[in-house]
Amino acid sequence: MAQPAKRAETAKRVKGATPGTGRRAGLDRADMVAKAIELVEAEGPDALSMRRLATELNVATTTIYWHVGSRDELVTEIIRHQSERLAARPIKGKKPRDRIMSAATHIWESSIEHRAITSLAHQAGSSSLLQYPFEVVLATELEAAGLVGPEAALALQSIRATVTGFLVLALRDESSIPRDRRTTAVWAASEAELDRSTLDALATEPDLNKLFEITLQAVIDNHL
Amino acid sequence: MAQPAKRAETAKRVKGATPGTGRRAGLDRADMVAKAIELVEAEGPDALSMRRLATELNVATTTIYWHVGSRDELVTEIIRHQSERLAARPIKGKKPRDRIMSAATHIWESSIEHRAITSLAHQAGSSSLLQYPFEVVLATELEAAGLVGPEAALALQSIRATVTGFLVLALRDESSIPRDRRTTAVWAASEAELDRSTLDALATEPDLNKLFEITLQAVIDNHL
DNA sequence: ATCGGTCTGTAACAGTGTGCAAGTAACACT
DNA sequence: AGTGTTACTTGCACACTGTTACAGACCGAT
Repeated sequence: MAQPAKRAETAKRVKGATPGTGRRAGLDRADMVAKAIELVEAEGPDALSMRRLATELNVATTTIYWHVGSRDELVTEIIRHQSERLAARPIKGKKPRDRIMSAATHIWESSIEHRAITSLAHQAGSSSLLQYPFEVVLATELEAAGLVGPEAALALQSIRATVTGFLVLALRDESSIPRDRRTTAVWAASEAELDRSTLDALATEPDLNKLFEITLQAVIDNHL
Repeated sequence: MAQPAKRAETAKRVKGATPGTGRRAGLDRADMVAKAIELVEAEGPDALSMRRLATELNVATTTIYWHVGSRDELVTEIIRHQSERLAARPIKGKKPRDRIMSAATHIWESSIEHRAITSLAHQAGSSSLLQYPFEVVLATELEAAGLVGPEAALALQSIRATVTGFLVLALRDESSIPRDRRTTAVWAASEAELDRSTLDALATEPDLNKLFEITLQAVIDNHL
């Protein structure tokens, strides 16, 4: 037989202490996912390797495979788990315009808050899964603003792309990028024939939060 | 002594045929970069491994190291080389608004055209380097439109983020993402309380080109 | 003919995800 | 109490990654 894949839990066992004699690790698929999340949040997405996780769990690597199947499944599970955990934040504002903005900002803020897992999801190409619950809320607000069908979809996709862009810029690990290849550094070394003040401004780290707000508002207004 | 790092070219050699006796491969740093670009464009960024490139060049892996230093340097060189090669496309339009749009679209189109290298740059966190020449053009047009200093920088960064977002969505390799985790699939399986037509529209692959144009125009207008 | 810088190859280290076969412990049933 | 089945765990191995220490081979200059 292969793996359980579905949560087995055939036998009820206490997961805290080792159950029977001591051979069984007494660990659950859920335990692995939990530890994986812990690991990712503490040391970033790259720290998540099967061997590392196994060590952390005091278990052989293959045990993880038995429980979760593959690294890919593990990541998916992490994201699924995380997307459920995301606290449904209250939408602020009365006017549709403000409520949409609020819903969109939730994606941004939550993604930054759990930056490690967001990066992980992005790497795995599963950000859709992670952001889905937020997008449902967003879609609801869009419909409340009078947008339905293709119009609502267009607006949502437009917002999605914009948010994604800002997230990529905000979450990329600057510390892992050589100094001379960072955006500001590239502009600082620029010899382009532009106004001095423009060059200086471009060589300065932008305030992404402010920029996000300005840009997103324009994108949203474009659809209302 | 370590590596040359700087293009040595101490002795002038014909790089086509093996020069001396036959021991020397007669390969240049430039040859490695060229082959690497070829490889990346043909089989995607993940196909670029040092061993693979070495095989492709009929050379031992260490030879590559001697010439280019490290994988990271190789990637940087690829990007630098590519960013120079990028044909300076003519800006279309007479009105500043149109010319800015044209400049921004160049980034988009060129990135898609060389999607593999764009992805590579993105993975390595060096997209700044790659897009810099385009951004110079963009900045010039922004100044021509009357934006200078922080205002120009703000506009450029706003546009940069938007373009980045669309690029990420456009370039992520859908074929490597399991069907059930793709955006459209997630929405297709949705049970959210939304209008049927909205759900259907969200389950359909969006026309990113069109969406890009609409969104970017709004972002640009926001700064004029 | 020897010296030294320029290149190239062999072998190895440490790390990754993953598959296979074997083993042990716990349970169910006779 | 003994036996068989299932649930889990493990060690080993494979194929891959980037990178490096070391040992040479080649070549031009002295």
